[in-house]
Amino acid sequence: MSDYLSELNESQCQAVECTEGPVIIIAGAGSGKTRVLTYRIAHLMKKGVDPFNILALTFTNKAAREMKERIARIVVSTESRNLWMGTFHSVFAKILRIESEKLGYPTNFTIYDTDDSKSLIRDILKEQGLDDKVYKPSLVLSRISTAKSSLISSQAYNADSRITDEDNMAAKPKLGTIYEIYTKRCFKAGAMDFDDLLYKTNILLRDHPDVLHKYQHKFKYILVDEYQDTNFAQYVIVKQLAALYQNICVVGDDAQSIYAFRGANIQNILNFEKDYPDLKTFKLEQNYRSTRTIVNVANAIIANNKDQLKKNVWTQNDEGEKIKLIKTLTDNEEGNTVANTIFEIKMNQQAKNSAFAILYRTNAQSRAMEEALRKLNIPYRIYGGLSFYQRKEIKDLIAYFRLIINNHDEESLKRIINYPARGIGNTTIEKITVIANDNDVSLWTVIENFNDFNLDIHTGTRNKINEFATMIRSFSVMLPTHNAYDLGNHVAHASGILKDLYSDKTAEGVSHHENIQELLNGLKEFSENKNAVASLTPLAEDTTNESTKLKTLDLFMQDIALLTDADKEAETEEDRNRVSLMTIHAAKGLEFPYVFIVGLEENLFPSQLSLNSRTDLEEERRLLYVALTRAEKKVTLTYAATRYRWGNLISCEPSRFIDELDEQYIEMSASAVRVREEDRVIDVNRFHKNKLNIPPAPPLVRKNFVKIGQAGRPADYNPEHLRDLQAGMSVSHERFGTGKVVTMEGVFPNNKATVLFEGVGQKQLLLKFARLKILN
DNA sequence: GTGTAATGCTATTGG
DNA sequence: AGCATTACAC
Repeated sequence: MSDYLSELNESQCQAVECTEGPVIIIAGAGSGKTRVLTYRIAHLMKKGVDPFNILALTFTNKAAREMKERIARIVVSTESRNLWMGTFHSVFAKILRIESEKLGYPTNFTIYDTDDSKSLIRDILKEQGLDDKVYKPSLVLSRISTAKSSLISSQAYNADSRITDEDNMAAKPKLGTIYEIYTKRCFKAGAMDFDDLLYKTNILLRDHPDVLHKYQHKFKYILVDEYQDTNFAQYVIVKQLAALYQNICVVGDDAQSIYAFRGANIQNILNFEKDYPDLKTFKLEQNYRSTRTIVNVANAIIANNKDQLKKNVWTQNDEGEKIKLIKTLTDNEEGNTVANTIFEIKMNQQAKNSAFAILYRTNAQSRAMEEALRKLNIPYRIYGGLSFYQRKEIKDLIAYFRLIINNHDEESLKRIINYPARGIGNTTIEKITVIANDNDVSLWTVIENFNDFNLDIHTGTRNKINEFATMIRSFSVMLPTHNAYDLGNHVAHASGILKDLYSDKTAEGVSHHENIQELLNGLKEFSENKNAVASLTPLAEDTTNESTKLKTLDLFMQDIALLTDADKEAETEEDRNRVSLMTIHAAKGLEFPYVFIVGLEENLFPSQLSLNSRTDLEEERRLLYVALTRAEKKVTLTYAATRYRWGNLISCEPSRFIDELDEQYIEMSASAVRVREEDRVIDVNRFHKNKLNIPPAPPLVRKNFVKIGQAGRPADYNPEHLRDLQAGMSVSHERFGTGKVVTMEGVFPNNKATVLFEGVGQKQLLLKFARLKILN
């Protein structure tokens, strides 16, 4: 075991060693919070605590996996794999599978994703004759989601006049009814949605004292990361489980709370002190990640928020470079500027692609960035957006898998009963649905027992349905005896999906086919136990050797149901060495040497929907704080004057957050300075537009800002004076100081110099970019 | 019941 | 601009 305590500062050390009783760690950005959590768990294990008795809840499954690996290295043992570690959703999904029959659910319950939930809501609206423009499925779902996150059942919802009055006022009186039907339909289908995983866990612990007791005893030590982003349902689960031993440690930073929109509640941090009066509080305030410039700017931004805990984040790190602010004319130019700047930094600093992240407010902004990066051949990876498992063809095959595992899964049944086309049309499905609803059973029950129901369906159609049901049943029978790949491969062929996709020779068709192949490859890896998808939480009862157990399809599905893009590990070094593109939300907990925050415009960042309330606006500001504090070395901020939205060009105002930046830390590009002034001129023009025709004022350059070359425009920099640069000559570089040219490669002006800098070492520099000066 | 053309909606943020 | 649902012809 390594001497891990020596790697911690004093407050980190205290937080690690104080293992007994309730503890809250307020951890500023970049203060080594993950390190503290990791070492704390390792410390517990070193003291002899059985990993089976430790529950650690993280924000992503990837974070859990990485933490497990680090712990394994510290304690030098494979014991760490017995830790219960993962997201709230994945850990409690596992517990719900163990305890499902207590809730009347099958062990193999399906987890409905957001699309399933919305589709079910659409069906309910149709059946109830409600207008889906009034009751927008996404709005209905978010209403249900909020209720569940607050532990409000559909009965309680309908019984609470404050809630129903609110719905009536909004002219949506049927929301409670929809919630009730939705709940019943999910139950009948043996399905839980994302919120149910937390909600039902609460019901389980509330109504079954024996179960509560069991897990209270089991989890003697509980740790929760990113506590500021937990909602009420999560708060109650943690409180219940920790009630016996009270060895509860939560880590959070109110300044980084960015999930209020999905029910996260900063109050959970404040409530914590009330729940545990003998609470010990530790503050981690020293930032090890970022330059002093970045820390100062971030602090200044967050200081504009009224709601916050007192905290003083500081750093001993170097001042570092100024933060660059660049204005561009269009969103495409913004993309080009960012890509060019990355190219430039890569060359000058010998930085890897993986050192860069481009962060944006909305997924839609990724397109311009992608196109620009592709033009310069810079490899990138997009996180979020449409993930692999959300693609149509993948969802189709997955729907077969889900239906095989749980025949009552209504959404899967409806998705594939007529795909590939087998002559079972909408009218037939509607008839079956009506009968199923009237008899309060699942669609599958009706299909299996035609003769018991009074169905007006022709024999021809009946035969087709019977054929389908027989096929699904034959797959289900294979489930326990075949591994995931064998069954999955069989299903892909026997269902006709592969044949259907193979007949489509268009580019998209080929790609669909390839995606199916990729899924099957994933199944193969899983079946051969190459830890393709590592199980994050062990089953307490499960002492069998993992490798001897048959890797069946239902186990595969359990593992992938809650995986997100962020959880996927790049397999090769080439895959890892890419520029990261993601929303700021997705960047939580990550760090990069160079961070680009793009689209700093009013109505985009801050989002238009946040402008009505101070709390919403403050969340946007925290979002910017999170974005800034991801960076280690340098932040570049960009905004565009115009941007395409829904195919239309719209003009954009600079974000109000730009005005909150402290000018002493900011370096504006010349174009940014100019356009900043121009904005005001344009505003005047716009104001008079209908009366006068004032010609636009000439561009202005403010004297007190350093004028620098337009970013990412190599053409603007003329390296002519370096034409005769040769090996042996002395040069100076802005950052590396003075050095001697070792070798020269290539033909001017596309040539490269290898320079040995004093005290820095050897660097390869492109003359086009490096801005070298020749010394005598 | 099936396939294609036209329409219309969307884009906060995510497990 | 791009996707999804709907409308309409077969």
